[in-house]
Amino acid sequence: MSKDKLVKDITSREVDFAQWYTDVVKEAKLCDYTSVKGCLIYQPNGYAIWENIQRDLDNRFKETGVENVSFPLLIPESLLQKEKDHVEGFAPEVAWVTKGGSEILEEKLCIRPTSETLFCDQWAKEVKSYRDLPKLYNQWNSVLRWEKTTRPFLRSREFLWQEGHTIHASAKEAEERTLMMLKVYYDFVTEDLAIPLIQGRKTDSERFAGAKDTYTIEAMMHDGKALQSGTSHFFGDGFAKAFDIKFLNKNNEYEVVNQTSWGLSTRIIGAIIMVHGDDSGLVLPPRIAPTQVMVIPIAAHKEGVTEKAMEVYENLKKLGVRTKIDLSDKTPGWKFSNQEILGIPARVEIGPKDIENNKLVLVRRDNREKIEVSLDELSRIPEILEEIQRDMYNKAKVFLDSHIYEATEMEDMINIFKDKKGFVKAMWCGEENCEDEIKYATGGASSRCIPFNEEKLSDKCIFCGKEAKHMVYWGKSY
RNA sequence: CGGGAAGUGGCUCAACUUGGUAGAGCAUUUGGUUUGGGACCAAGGGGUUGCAGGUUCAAAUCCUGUCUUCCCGACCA
Repeated sequence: MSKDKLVKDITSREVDFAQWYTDVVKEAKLCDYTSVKGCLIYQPNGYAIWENIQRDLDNRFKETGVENVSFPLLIPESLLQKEKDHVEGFAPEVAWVTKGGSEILEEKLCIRPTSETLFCDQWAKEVKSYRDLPKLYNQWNSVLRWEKTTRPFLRSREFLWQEGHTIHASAKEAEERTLMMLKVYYDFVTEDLAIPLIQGRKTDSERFAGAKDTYTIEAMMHDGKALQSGTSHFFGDGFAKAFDIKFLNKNNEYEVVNQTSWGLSTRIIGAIIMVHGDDSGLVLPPRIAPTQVMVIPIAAHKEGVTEKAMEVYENLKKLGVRTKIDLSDKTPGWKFSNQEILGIPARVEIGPKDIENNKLVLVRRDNREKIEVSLDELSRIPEILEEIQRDMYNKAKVFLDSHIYEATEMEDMINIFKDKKGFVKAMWCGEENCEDEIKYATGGASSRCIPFNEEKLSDKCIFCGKEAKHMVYWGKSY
């Protein structure tokens, strides 16, 4: 049997990428649908990934001084409406609570689509002096946005995320925090999720509702489409003025605060699937994988096999490897396939022949390489897991780099988006109209970001020919 | 929100055109044989056909509405 036909239930990526994605989500039992559109159940396999993301990211937040809080689910209408751009941005996708029991509420309550307004309302009460600043808050919660079309992880109505909110005494300090948190995301996603990124600032049309600047990390999925994987916003004092968040500075004068917010959602699980997955299923980076090694005894009924497999299992756990052992009475072939569908980074096969030679066979999920490991050298296995982590990043990085193109003529850009998959670097004048025209001409490519290190590909905007202001990464996106 | 497809045991589907007591494979349970890439034999359990109306002596099947899912667009993390 050829390798790519091992798992018959999963559609090949090349045949139908969207169907492949849905198949992997289902087969790996990450989440399931409910009777309410866009509201998902995170099954143990999926939630465990999210728990690991929370743990790693939360540690990184706390290293920068952030504190966790919990704010309410409901926002009074009057509060949501205080900042004009914000409410305009979110109003179309907000769900409302209008009744309590049988009583119609005096003021309807919105189910939070994001919590800037709640934090501002609280800070207006909480902050008096420059000594109260900065406030560095974060909460892990779920929010609700009434999306019209939904897909598991990528776009659901209710989704899990973290939303960080900070206020500062100066714009400079707030801007620094905005970029600091973007870097936290960048480091986390590249190091722990092995997903290479481009990063930069959003154009005005792609900016968060109410923000002055939005910064983003963007990943490239295996079909060449972009997935916005985390954002960090600088608000200036827009919200602070609307909510009257002011403090007395050292000179006993009133000033308004400057604000940031930043979020990363379960959508990132979609990125893990679409960056690393293959036709056999999920492939999880070892650092985030709930189970890193699956021990599979071969011919477990033969004398001493189960005992030896258990011994390996216990020893791996002692080495800090997140390990499971499959002692079910399924056939080995079934166990191999299952481990691959679930994306467990490596499996250990141990049977009578191995025990005779005092070794085991470790099979890497990412490239199926078989490695013989002496039972006296199990400490090699954590090292191999780190190698897998590195190799997964490098493989994805090669893919990303080799699917970024340059264009200085509109015709070239159109052809690239017609014939190839990936991103295009091109110069832009700064006008929103040109963004719209480019999107139309390319069949949907939008500006992903203006990178921090811009290259000068030419002097002219690729669409209108006027003076170019920025180099932009363009791509079709999720 | 537009365009397409689909909802029938846990899963994949059949029966629908032409109305007449819902069937298969997989999964599951029990017993046995197997075991280095999704094993085999035998027996058993499991379904008011997404929901609500309507037509009819009779509806999975026809009609209307509605909800949900999938794919493709527009909008959004």
